[in-house]
This record gives sequence, structure tokens and C-alpha cells, in this order.
Amino acid sequence: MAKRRQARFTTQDLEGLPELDDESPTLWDESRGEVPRKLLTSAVRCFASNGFHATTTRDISSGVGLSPGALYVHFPSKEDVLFEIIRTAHRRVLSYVSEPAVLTVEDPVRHLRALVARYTEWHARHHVAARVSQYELAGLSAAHYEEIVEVRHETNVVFRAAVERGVTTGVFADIDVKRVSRAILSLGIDLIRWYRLDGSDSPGQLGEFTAQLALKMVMTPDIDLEAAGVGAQSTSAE
Amino acid sequence: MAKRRQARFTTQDLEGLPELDDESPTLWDESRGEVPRKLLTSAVRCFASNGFHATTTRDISSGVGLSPGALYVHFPSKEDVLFEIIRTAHRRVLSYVSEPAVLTVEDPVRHLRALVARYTEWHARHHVAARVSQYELAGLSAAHYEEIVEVRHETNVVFRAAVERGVTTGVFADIDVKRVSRAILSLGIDLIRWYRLDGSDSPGQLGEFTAQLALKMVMTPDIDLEAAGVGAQSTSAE
Amino acid sequence: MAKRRQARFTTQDLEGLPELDDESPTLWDESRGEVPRKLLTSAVRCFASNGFHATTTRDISSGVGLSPGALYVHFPSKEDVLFEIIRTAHRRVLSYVSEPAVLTVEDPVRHLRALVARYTEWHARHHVAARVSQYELAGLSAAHYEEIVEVRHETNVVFRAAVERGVTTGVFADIDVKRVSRAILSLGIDLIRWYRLDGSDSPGQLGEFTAQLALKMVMTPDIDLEAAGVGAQSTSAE
Amino acid sequence: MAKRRQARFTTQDLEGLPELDDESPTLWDESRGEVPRKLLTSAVRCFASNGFHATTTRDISSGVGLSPGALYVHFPSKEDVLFEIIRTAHRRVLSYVSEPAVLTVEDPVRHLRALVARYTEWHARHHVAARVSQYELAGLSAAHYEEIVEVRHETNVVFRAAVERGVTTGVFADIDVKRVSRAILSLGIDLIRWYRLDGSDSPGQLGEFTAQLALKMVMTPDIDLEAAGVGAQSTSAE
DNA sequence: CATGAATGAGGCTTCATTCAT
DNA sequence: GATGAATGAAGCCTCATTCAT
Repeated sequence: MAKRRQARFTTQDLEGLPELDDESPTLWDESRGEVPRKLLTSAVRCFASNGFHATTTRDISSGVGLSPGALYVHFPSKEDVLFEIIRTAHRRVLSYVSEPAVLTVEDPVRHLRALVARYTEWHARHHVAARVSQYELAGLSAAHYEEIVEVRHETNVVFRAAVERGVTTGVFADIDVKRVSRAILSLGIDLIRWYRLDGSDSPGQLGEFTAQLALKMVMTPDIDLEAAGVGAQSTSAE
Repeated sequence: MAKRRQARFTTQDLEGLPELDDESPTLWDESRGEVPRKLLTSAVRCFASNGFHATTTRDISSGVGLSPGALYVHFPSKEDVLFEIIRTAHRRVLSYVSEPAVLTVEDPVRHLRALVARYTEWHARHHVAARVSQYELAGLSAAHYEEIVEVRHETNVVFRAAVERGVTTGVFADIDVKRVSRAILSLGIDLIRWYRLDGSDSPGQLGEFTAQLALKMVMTPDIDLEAAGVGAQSTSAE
Repeated sequence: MAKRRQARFTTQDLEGLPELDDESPTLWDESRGEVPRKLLTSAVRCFASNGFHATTTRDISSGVGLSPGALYVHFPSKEDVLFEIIRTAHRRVLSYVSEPAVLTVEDPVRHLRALVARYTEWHARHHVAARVSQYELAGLSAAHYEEIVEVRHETNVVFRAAVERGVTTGVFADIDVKRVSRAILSLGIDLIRWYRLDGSDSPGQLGEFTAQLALKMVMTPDIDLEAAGVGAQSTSAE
Repeated sequence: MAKRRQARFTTQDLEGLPELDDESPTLWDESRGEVPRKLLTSAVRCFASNGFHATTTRDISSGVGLSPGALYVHFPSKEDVLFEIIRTAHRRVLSYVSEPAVLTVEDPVRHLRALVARYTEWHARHHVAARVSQYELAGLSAAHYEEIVEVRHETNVVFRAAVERGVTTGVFADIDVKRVSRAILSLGIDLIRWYRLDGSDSPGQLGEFTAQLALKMVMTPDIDLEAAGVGAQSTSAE
């Protein structure tokens, strides 16, 4: 009976992907000791493969070669581990797109381009942690959730402002700022659903590519189907 | 801290949103009886709010006013309920973008536009079921998962073909078919993360808007930063 | 390592004492089903022998031949089982000493006698449940604890009033009402520390005996050591 | 509901009652170092507030500002700490009522009075440690329990002998020695359930008061309800 | 069909105790 | 002596699932 937790990707499987190993460990505050950082890395992998609720605290600690109770020496609860991961990821993204190198770019085009490229690149490079950070929000307590929502909002504001500036200055086409910003963020985030570091795109390349798409979205005026020289037969088809 | 299953959206909450009520019940095969269909609808809401693993079979059955055992009269297991939901959703999407009204459109521009509009519209209208169908794949058994992957692939092929056709016929710019198709699908799916039926966009409007963005992505040639008339100071900044 | 829970009396041991079997089952509200009542009886025995915290939920349910989880079909938590026991015991005592047959006795002497006899008799007859009810209060939640304190207070009031009446009417000696009432309650309760139904005293006999002691305490004026005809040598000894 | 260990009295609370601070530290053999004595004092408070099983070794050591492992530098186990407390308390009581000043009193009245006064006074003064010593016996190992039972028996014998002497010499009424001794001990012990040093009675006053009650119990002949001048109506009522 | 008590397999967390530093 | 990370053995409680009614 009960065919529970058929976990498609086990910790072992992931161990086989060296790219996953390389990524998370660079994420955590160095103020933490080595063991808690390893636990966070293990948790990221487990949560990303099986989801928060399908991951046991045993999975996390045994991923570091420790006993079940060891987790609680360093974190008050499983939920706190999740929170730590999500909070860190959200903060890192925000600070990565808020660095002076990006913020100080005067030209709206280059500014947005840099923003999107960095945002996308970060999510690609940290796609495992990002998956947890985007898809496991339901595992957070109400209080922790609120805290994350704040950071998300700040990040959104950064993008909306960038698009807005381009429109206001007339460099971009006359587009719907809120909707287009939302779409740009979608492009930069949704890749976590399918991205793999060992695929054909490096994080940097994917960033550039996505930035190009974003620019097309903001710089092109709406396409008028009639004016687009579309044949008569298809006009009626719609 | 962190209460067990703090369920941001409870069944009750969702009950309060009539839009959610209206949507799922239209999804299920009419060959099924009324009770199983109600159970599926209840399950969709629970899975969407709390996730598959955080949802209990009691949540599902009590959402229809039935006792714990009732679920098993109609479904062999909780995982089968999930499978039924995900399979139905995937099939509906595929058939919705494969209808003659779309397939027979000759003009690549109008064809892609219709495709994206429909795809987006479907996900917006059924955003609750779509959330389950996209984010709870990890809850499926390996065998069921495979079955879903097939359908997803077919859907992807439809989009890739549409983009390809535009490029081949020279109607679209000379773009990277695979990457752009992927990005278009991202736009049409990612809205399930934030879309609400009671928001400012109707599914139809969002579909049109997204279609426009997709057209911009396929019809605009790459933007040359130098040629874009960017000022000198920022040129060096990059 | 760890020689935890050496439980002097196990459920089995107690099973051997038929007197224990006879007592508790008569305590519970008949509105409850048979299984919950059996669980309460089992819990009383476990808590009395090992204490609340040293009793496992498994001990309780296996004492009725059920599986570990069965307890939770009938009670929300272990603490609720304790509360139910303590509440029932406290209420029964109060109502037993508040019955018309006692309350309506006009004569203060006979009134107090009846009160003490009944109070003592109840604790003797239900000494196992009473032990839980008196010594395991620390296991209650704050809210539940408050509820019990209320009932205790009511019971205390009954005794204090009885003593007061005797003093006011001049039937008793001129004693300290509060302190003597407290002492009388001590006599009626402390027997739960050592009483056994199979000992030489029946609950009724012990009740009568204790009532006699209580009467001596209220009807005798303070003893003056000097006037008590005590020899000179001992006077200085003090 | 019901939080784990809702500890009505925490170490902090107790810290606030200077009387509690003053009492236990005087109990321990001076042959022990200062740290172990402080640990015992901390343990007494914890065990008294929450019970042995609900007290963690961390509670005890942190109550002295030490780390978890510190306890084991001085005691082999938590149970040994409990044993040390209970043994010390029991021995102190026995020796306190066995001092020459009491034993040499010739007069049975003054002898019993002194015995009860001292016994009561000790329990009042050390009511916190006494609570542990009386109510946490179930936490002891079988071997340790036996050792304690011995001491208790010796103490009981002292009281029984005192009462017996009074009866034999005709100074006391013709009472049931065993039962009355038991009742007297009840009066001297049960106060630990409710006594507080900051209440209206000092240990000495409570001792005197209880001694008076004991004397009334041994010196008064049984009260004959008929002869007690009770009115006719109540005679039949019984 | 539906019920709901019961099961049994964990899952999260706690905690007495150990041990390297 | 003291520390505090680590252990491993439970303990409370949950939950998918079964089955007699």
C-alpha cells in the first residue's frame, strides 16, 4: 500500500550533477559556520527535487552525512531552513540587480538590458535555489511569507522603474509599463522550470538573449495586423 | 513557530472567490459522475493552495462535504486524483491550441498570434488548475509523469512549428526558433504564478496582450545597441 | 545508555489489581462512546502509575488493545485526555459533596461530618483517578488549568462555609476557619498518596474515621499545655 | 492547543521569589563543591515547577548559567540528581525530628507537639524541595526508590511511637494509633501542595498550628453525635 | 454509495547523554 | 572543568488507506 514519495530526483541523483554542487554553496552568508551552510545546500537540493513537504529532515541531514537530529543544532525548524534559503535567494537577486554597475547606467536601453541580463543570468546560475525560492513559498509561515513579499516588491519596483524611464524619455515605444514589466520578469524567472547548467546556454548567454527579447518588447510599437501586410484570406479567418 | 500547514488559501477562502468556482467544474469529462467531478474540483483548489503533499485526502473530500473514505469510492489513490487533474489540463491546452480555427490560419503572423492568445487565455482562465498542472508534477508517479511529458512535448512542437514557419517564409525576422519558442511559452505560462480572475485583465485581454509581445519578439530584428542611437557616455559604460 | 522511564507500575501490573478496574469506568459521561471511555480508563491507570509525561500515547491506546493512532480518533491530544480526566474528577467530587442529602443537613456537626465523610470516601474509592487529578495538574495547558482552579475553589468554599457556620452558631469551638478548613481538606485528600482499595479500610470506614478527626479539630478548644496537667520537667524542655 | 511544557513556573519566575532562593541552597552537603550545589538547587526549582520528566537537563544547567554538558561533570545522570535531592530531603526531615531536643522530651503531649511542629515547619520552610521529594518519587530507579522507602519508614516509626506512648501512658485518648499517626503525617505533608513562604503563615506558625490540631486529634475522645446535643430533626436526617 | 473508526507507517522534533576541544 | 556539536532513541501526532456497517 501507499506508494508515497516516489521522489523522481533523490539526493544521490543530484550528487551526480556537479553543476548543482557548485552553485548553492556560494550563496550563504559566511557568518554561518560550515555545517549550517552545508545543510542549507543539501536542503536546496532536496526541496528543489522533491518539494518542501516531500522532503524529510532526515533527507536534509543525511545529505551532509549527519544524523536526523543534527539539523536542529543549527536551525530551529525545517520551515526556518526553507525561509533562510528563500530569503537569501531573494536578497541576492535584489542586490545583484541593484549594484552600482547597473544602477548608474544612464541610457534606458542599456540600463534595461543590463537589468534583464543580470536578473536572468542569476536565475540561470542559481536555478536550483531559485526553483525553491519561487515554487516553495507555500511552505513558509505567514510571517515569513510577508517578509519575502517585501523583497519581491522591491525587485519588481526596480524593473518597473527602468521600463518607465524608457517610456517617459521617449526612448521606448508607448507601451503599458506595468504589463510589460511583468512579462519581462516572467522571461527572467520562468527559465528555472527547465534550465540546466549543462545545457547549451551558459547563464551569461541566456541573459543576453533574454535581454534582447526584453528590448524588442519595449522598443517595438504595437504591430498592426492590417498594416503588417497580411493577406486578405487570413483576415477573415480570425 | 511555523504552524503545520498554515495554508494561505484554505478551501473556505477559495469558496469565497466565485471565479475560482466557475472555472474547474467545466474541465472534467462528462463521462464521469457528478461526485467525482466535484472531488476533482475540490482537489484542484486544495492542491493549488497548499500543494499536493500538504493536502490531505480529508481536505479534498470534506471540501465536497463528504467523509474521508468517500474519495476512495471514486479514485484509487490521491496520486490518481492528481494525475487526472494534470492529464486533463494538459490535454485541454493541447486541444485548445490545436483546434481547426487556429491550425488552418495560413498567415504565420495571425497563426502565431492566435496560438499565443489562446494558450495564454487558457492558462489565465484556468489558472488554478494550471498551477497544479505545472507546479505539482513532482507529485506524480514516474509512469504518470512520462505520460504528461508526452503531451507537453506535443504542445511545444505546435509552437515551435509556428515560429519556424514564420522564419522560413521570411515573415518573421531571422531569430533563434528554439529559444524564442521557449520564451513565448514562458510568457503564456508564467502568468499562473500571479494571475487572478478578479484582476484588471480578462483572460482574453491578457491573451491579446501576450500575443502582441510574442509578435514583437519574432518580427523585430536584433537590436544593435550602437545603432540604437545611444549616447557616447553609456557606450563606454558597457 | 539512557535508562529512561523505569515505570514502576506498568499497565500490566495494574491490570492485576481488579479494584483499579472497577473504579474508573464508572466515572465517565455516558454520552461518550465505549471506546473513548475505555481510553480514559486506560489513561487514568497509566498517568497514575507513571505520571503524565512518562506515559506515552502508545501506552494508553495499547492498554485498550488499540493501535497508537487510535487515541486521536477520539481525543485531539494527550493533554486533552488528561484534562478530561481531571475535569471529570473535580466535577464529580464537587457534585458528590453538594448533593441535597448533605446540603440540607441543618445541624453543623452532622453537616461537616457528612461533608468530610463523603469527600474522603470519594477520594478513597477513586484514589487512582484522584491521584491523577491532584498530582498531574502541571500537565495541563494554562487555559485548562484555569478551568480546574475554578472548580477547586468552589469545593473549598463548600468546606469553608460549613466550618464557618459551626463557628458562627457557637456549635464549634472558636477556631481559625480558613486554616482548619485547609487542614480538613488535607486529611481528605492526602490519603490518595497511600490508599489502596484492598487495604484494611473501606472507603466508607475511612470516611467516617476522617470525619471524626475533623470534628475533633473543630469542636475542641485549643489545648493549653500548662493547664493540660503537664509535669514541670517537660515545661522547661520546650 | 496545549503547548509543549507550558511550565507554569519557569526558572525565571522562581528567581523572582527570593524566599525560594534562600531555602534550597542550605540543604546540600557542604562536602560538595559550589557548582554541584547550585545545580541541585536549580534542579529542585525545575522539578518542582514542571515535574521531573518535563524538566530537561538543559533547563537545569542553564538555570545556573552553564552549558548542557556541564551537568554531567558533576552527576552521572538526571535521575541521580533527582535521587540526590530526594535522599537529602528525606534524611534532613528524619534527622530534624530526631534531634535530642525532641527525642528527650518526656511528656507525650509536649513530645508529639514538638514532633509535629518540627515536621510541619521543615516541610513549610523547604516546601519546594519537599514537593520534589514527595511527588517525583516515580522518577527514581527501583533501587533508589527502595532506599527512600527505608527512610520514610523510619520517619513514620518515630511518629507512630510518639502517638503510641501517649495512648499507652493514658495521656492521650483511646485512639487508633496507626490511623491517627497517618493523619498527623498527612497534615504535616500536604501543605507542600499549597504553601508559599510569602503567605500569611511563617513555617514556625504553621508548625504550631498543626501541632495543636494533632493534639486535638489524639487527646479528644470520639465524638458521640447523640450526646453532642444535636437537635432531633437532624438526628433522623442522618 | 457513503461512512467513519481504525491502522500502521512515518515525519518533525526533543532530549539525555557523549566526546573532542 | 566546561563547552557545545552531535547522536540516536523515542514521543506526539498525522495521514493515506482499508473495511465493516
